[in-house]
Amino acid sequence: MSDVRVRFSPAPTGFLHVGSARTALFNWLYARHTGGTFLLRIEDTDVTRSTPEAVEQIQHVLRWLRLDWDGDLVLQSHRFDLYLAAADRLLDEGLAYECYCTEEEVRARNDEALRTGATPGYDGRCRDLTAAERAARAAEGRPRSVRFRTPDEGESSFDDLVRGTVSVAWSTIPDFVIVRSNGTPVFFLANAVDDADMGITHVLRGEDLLDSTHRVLALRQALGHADRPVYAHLPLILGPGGAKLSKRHGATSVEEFRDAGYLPDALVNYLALLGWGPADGREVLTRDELVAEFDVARVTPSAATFDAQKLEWMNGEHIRRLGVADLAGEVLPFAKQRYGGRIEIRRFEAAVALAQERATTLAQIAQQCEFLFLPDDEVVIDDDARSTIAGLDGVGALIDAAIAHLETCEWDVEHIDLRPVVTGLGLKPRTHMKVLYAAIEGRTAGLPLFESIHLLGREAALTRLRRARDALAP
RNA sequence: GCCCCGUUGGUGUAGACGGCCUAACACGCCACCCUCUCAAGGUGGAGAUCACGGGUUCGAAUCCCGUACGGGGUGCCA
Repeated sequence: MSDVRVRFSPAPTGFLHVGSARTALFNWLYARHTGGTFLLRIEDTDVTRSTPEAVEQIQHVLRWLRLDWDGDLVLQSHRFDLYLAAADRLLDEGLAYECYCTEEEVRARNDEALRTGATPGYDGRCRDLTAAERAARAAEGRPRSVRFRTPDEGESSFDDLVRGTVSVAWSTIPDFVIVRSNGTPVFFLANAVDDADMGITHVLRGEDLLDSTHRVLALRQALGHADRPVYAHLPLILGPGGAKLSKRHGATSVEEFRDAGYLPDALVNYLALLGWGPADGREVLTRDELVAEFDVARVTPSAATFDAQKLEWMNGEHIRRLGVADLAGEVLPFAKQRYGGRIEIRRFEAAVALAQERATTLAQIAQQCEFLFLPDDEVVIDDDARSTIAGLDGVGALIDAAIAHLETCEWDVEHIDLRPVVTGLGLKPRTHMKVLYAAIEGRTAGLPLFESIHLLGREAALTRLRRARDALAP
């Protein structure tokens, strides 16, 4: 047990992006590696964007990824009093001030500054209002927000575990709002208060928050906390081409990967490799191995491109490492979705075992096994198969010979072997076996044929061959 | 515009002390082998003047400066 305390603190405003998942993962890995504590805090200070569905969603996804958090979920929306009290203290001490500018006014002046080439940001109009001036504005019915007074000179700096010392001149950071005019606290305030209150020792988060760290740290200090957590800003995950990873690149939310048939361990493994890697260069790692190897000091500072192909490969690796029974259990929901009622579990597991060595996703396994659970008259030979078969000779004779063979052979895989039948007709298995695949499985490629026929049973196999005979070589 | 961060092959990483880097591993790609299909697996190959330009040094992917490019921020979003 160590005193490391980290937290994952997403805003519940939509689906959990893989980038957020990676942040959650690194925090979890760090906590588990050090024997520390991993907390989950929902940053729902923006009441207009946060939804309870998203809060649920986040927890579901984290559970599915098996990133278990310690203690109760912390909802910032339940802790507004704490933040508002902190804002009042800052106000009392003159470290923050009441601002009576409306959002529109601020934006208009900001746009103007941008246009004339002046420094944008809040211009400090309400910075030094007297009590009388404030009262007058309040009497006018103007909205009141609270701004934090940032230093006018000097610089802010902190040591980042992945980027070293990061500094910036205070003159580039204008006074910022910590309490909105609707009375709700803003991220910076809530974040500073909670990290202190929850005893957070290390903050691992996305690089997009790098600049905000100066503000959070200044607030924290103003609130009377002399110590600071250690920060580590994780590189961003980009889409192909270096653009932001978005829907146009395919899946971006964890749920989408789950539904596409990815294993949580594979996704976790892949995500861990984005911005980090174990010292020995191994890539396919179990959860325990990741925990054992993880080290924030080895996190890369540069952004990583999300590579869907590598994830797919990784998923295949994890599929192959699973026991057949476990794998079948994972595939079952996908199979049920397609052909739920007809599944025979013994045959299903046998089929999964055949698919295991060639699959990359669970959905793909379910699809490859489907032909075994289809009524014989619903097996459709796809167009692709038809066109390749159309270019072959001796199709009719081949199917006839296969039928003749299967009518009488002993019913085990060794005797079901149809290679002698194909070669006996002077045909090549390499090309003509596809005909038989199509007849049995509906396509030219799929689970190994002889095992498949064995699992299917003699009658069904013969029926399918006869139907194919009519369909392909009338 | 301003501020911050980044930059090793198509992609992810390795490359602590500068010399063992004529740059390694993995994904992807190509070829071959294996093979009842498709895969998986095996072997081999192509692909990087380590963004560029200056320094420092006997020696730099590794240190310093500049430039370019990319990303992030600049919000009463987080």
